[in-house]
Amino acid sequence: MQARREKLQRLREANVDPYPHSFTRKQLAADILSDFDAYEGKEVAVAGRLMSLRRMGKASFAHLEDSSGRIQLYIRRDTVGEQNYEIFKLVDIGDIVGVTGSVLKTRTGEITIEVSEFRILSKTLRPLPVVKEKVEGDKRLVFDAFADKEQRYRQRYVDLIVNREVREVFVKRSKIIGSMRNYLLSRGYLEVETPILQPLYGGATARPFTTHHNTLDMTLYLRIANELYLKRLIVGGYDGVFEFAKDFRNEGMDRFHNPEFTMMELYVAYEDYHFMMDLVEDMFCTIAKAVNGSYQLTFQGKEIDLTPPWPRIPLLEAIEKETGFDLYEKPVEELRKIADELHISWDKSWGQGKFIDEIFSEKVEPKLIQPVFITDHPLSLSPLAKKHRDKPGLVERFEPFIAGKEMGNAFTELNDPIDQRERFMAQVALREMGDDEAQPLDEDFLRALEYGMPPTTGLGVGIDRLVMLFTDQASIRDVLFFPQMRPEQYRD
RNA sequence: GAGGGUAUAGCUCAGCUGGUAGAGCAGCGGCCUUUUAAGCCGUUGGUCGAAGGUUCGAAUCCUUCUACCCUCACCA
Repeated sequence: MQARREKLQRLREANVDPYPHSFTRKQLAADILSDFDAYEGKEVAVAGRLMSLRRMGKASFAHLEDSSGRIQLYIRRDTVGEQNYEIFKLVDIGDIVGVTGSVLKTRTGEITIEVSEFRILSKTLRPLPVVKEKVEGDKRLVFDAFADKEQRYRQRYVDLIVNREVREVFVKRSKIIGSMRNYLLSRGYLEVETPILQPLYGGATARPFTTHHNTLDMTLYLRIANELYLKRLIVGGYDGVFEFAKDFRNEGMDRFHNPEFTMMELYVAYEDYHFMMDLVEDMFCTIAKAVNGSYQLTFQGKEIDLTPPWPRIPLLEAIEKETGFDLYEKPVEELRKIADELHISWDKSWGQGKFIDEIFSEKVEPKLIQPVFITDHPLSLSPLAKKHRDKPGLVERFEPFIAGKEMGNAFTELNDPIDQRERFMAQVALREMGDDEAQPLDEDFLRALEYGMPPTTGLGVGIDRLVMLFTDQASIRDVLFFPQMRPEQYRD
């Protein structure tokens, strides 16, 4: 760093502005690389960061990387002038430069810009981890990669500069969200925004973050979901509303959980969960085509095929198929015995729903590698879902599973205000028994339902997990630019 | 929240059973006008995550702490 400050000083002494205000670039690296014939011998102007430097006495090679890719530069003293070549010697890997020059191919066949003019656009003061790479055929071998996860997450900017694949993951993330948004907009649904700071949290079972508003002198919660607000909008008369929502849950963190995460929620009036299953299937396939160009994908070594139709299996059937036990309407005492037989440890406080949920996630979930809709969950686990039209004790709900992971959650929405009030009361009772994740009663939401909500189906999709799936990333931290970390002791 | 692992130069790592720290790359100084993980010669650089302890002596053994990673628990 000391050396770089000195170079900065020397640049200033040579009357070179190390931080000029702009540079007019005319091409991206990829433009030139992909159409050499058109550019050969022509003058081009590109700008980007120097990622490698091979200096010889009177000529140098370097690689310049911009958002599109990496192109080689050839700087000759005779072309650039002695004075400029001296200035070029003050350049470091990591510096951002703009160059003009003409396009040629070197002896070894690499497309290269022979630089006639170069300008330092931003002098770096910190050394970049130098990552060397070697291209062998279409394989890219990387040496001494910047790989320390802690540093990569804490200094994501460095990670992004140096690790191209990381940049690509986030480009894909944007494409996934973009194609989902297009899909929903093209079907005529309205993208909306609802409060993040809520006086009452609801729409999911989770512990919230709590904050305080000074002027109103009241407690506010960061939303754990936006479900109840979106349904109010359906009451208000919109046929379909959706929101890409940052939600916040004050719970443990691991490779599938970050305290803030993104969920897309969608509500469509006059439809039920069968409609929503069709939509999910079609939407996921549309995204897969748009982003990966294929219904097939590999996730952590597993081959996954999204080609529709996806099987739709009632949850209890899935359990029965896997374990041989039919759990429907079984009393708790019997469920305890079954759990024992399946070697699942349980707690006295567990009700029917909890047993079913546990047995499912223990015995069935890990096997759901190929896409499947698991449907018709126990009522006690789904306080906002409408009762099943034929199966008492169950609700009309489904969860799409891919690669052993739940990718979303949807139901035919409960629009009977009296039933909804009863469900809330049951939650309140749980709460009083010490379940701090049970949902609080939302009087205004009930009032909205009392004004009448059309039959409606709703969906929530965990966007981060979806991105993990499509980009083959094992950890949620690898699909978030800035995953939550403990503060570092900043030393320099 | 519980268990396990990791922490050595800017980056990637080595350092055996305790003897006072090393390599490659980067940096710095030279040589080199088609190189590409450029090469050659020379060279700088580390309170070995932090604090304490055992010892004549600790990067190495012990304790505590901190951060990160993995697994489990809770959850999406």
